[in-house]
Amino acid sequence: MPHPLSAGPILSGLTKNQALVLDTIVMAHKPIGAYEILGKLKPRGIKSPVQIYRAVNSLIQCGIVHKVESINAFVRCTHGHPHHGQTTILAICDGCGAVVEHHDDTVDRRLEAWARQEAFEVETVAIELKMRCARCSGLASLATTKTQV
Amino acid sequence: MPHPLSAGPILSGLTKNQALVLDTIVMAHKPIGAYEILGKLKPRGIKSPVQIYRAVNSLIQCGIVHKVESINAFVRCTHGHPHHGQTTILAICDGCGAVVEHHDDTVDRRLEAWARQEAFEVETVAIELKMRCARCSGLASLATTKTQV
DNA sequence: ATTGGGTACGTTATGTTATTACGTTGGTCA
DNA sequence: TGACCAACGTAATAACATAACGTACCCAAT
Ligand SMILES: [Zn+2]
Ligand SMILES: [Zn+2]
Ligand SMILES: [Zn+2]
Ligand SMILES: [Zn+2]
Repeated sequence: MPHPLSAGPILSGLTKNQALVLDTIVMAHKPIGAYEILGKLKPRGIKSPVQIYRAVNSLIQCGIVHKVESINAFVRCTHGHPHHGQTTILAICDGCGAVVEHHDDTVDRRLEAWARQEAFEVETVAIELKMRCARCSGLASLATTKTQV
Repeated sequence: MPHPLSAGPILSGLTKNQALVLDTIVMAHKPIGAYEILGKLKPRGIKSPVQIYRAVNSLIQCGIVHKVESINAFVRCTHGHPHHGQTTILAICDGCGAVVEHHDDTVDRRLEAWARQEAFEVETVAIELKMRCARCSGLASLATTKTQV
C-alpha cells in the first residue's frame, strides 16, 4: 500500500522523517538544499543524505514540496489546494531567495498544444524564472543612485 | 576584448577547447553531461572538469548551447538564428534523450505580464518538459499490448 | 620595445549534490 | 505464521561543479 498521505493532502499522515524535513523546508522561508536540511536535522538524529532525499522525494510526490531545478533546492508549495495538473511556475529572487509561485492556464494550454503537434506525451513541466524582487532591485538602485532620501 | 565569437554567430571563432566541446555535444545527438564530455575528450588531451565547464559556459554565453537544468546536461541549440530575447522551451524524452526546442511568444508575454504585476525583474527563464516522444511511447505500448501487428 | 590588461589555458585540490547497495524494522493481511 | 511491502539506517561511492593558483598569448597604449 502506498503511504497514507498519498491518498490525500492530509499532512498528519507524514512519517517522522518526512515531517522533520518538511518542517525544515517550511522554516527556511526560501529554497533550501538537501545538505542544508541535513545540517539542521543532524541534532534531531538524521545522519545521512539519503534520508533527506527519500523524504523530499515523498513530499514532492505528494505535491507539497517543489524542487527548484535551477538551484537544486526545495521549497514548500504555497498553492492552497493540490495542483490539478496545473503546471507550477516559480520565480526565485537571486538576491534574497524569495519565491513566488504561480499558475497560468494559457501557458499550460500553449504547451499542451505544442505537445500534441509534436506528438509527445508530457510527463512533467518545470517553469522557473530567476529574478530580482522589488525589494532587492530597489536596494540595488538605492546603492547606485546614492541619495534617494 | 570579448572573444571574437561573441560579436556574432561565427562558429569559426571558437577556441580549440570550445570547438572540441561543441563537437562532442553535437555528436551526442542528445543532452550530454560535463563528465561524459570529459570522458570523450580525454584521448584528445583534455584532462580536467574545469576545462569542460569553461568551454560550455562560453558556448552558453554565445547562445549556441543550452543547459538542461533538470538533468544537468548540455545540448546544441537547434534554433536557426540567435534567440532574440525569446525564452527557450526544451522537451526532453526520458526514453531516448531526444530534445525538441521551441519558442512561444504568447508564453513569453504571459510571463512578462506576471512579472510586471508582481513587480520583479526577470533575469532568466527556463522552461523544460520531460516527455515520452512518439517513438518511445509507441514502443512502450507495443511492449504491453504484445500483439499489435 | 616595454608594459599592462584581458582572455584563455593547465593543474591541483576541494566542495556540493545525488545515488547504489544491502540489511533491518514494523506494520498488513492471506 | 509467514509473505509482503514501505520506510528506515548505514556505508560507500558516483556525479556535478568551483576555487585558487600560476602561465601563455594577444593587443594596444606608452
Ligand atoms: Zn505548488
Ligand atoms: Zn529579493
Ligand atoms: Zn536555442
Ligand atoms: Zn524517445
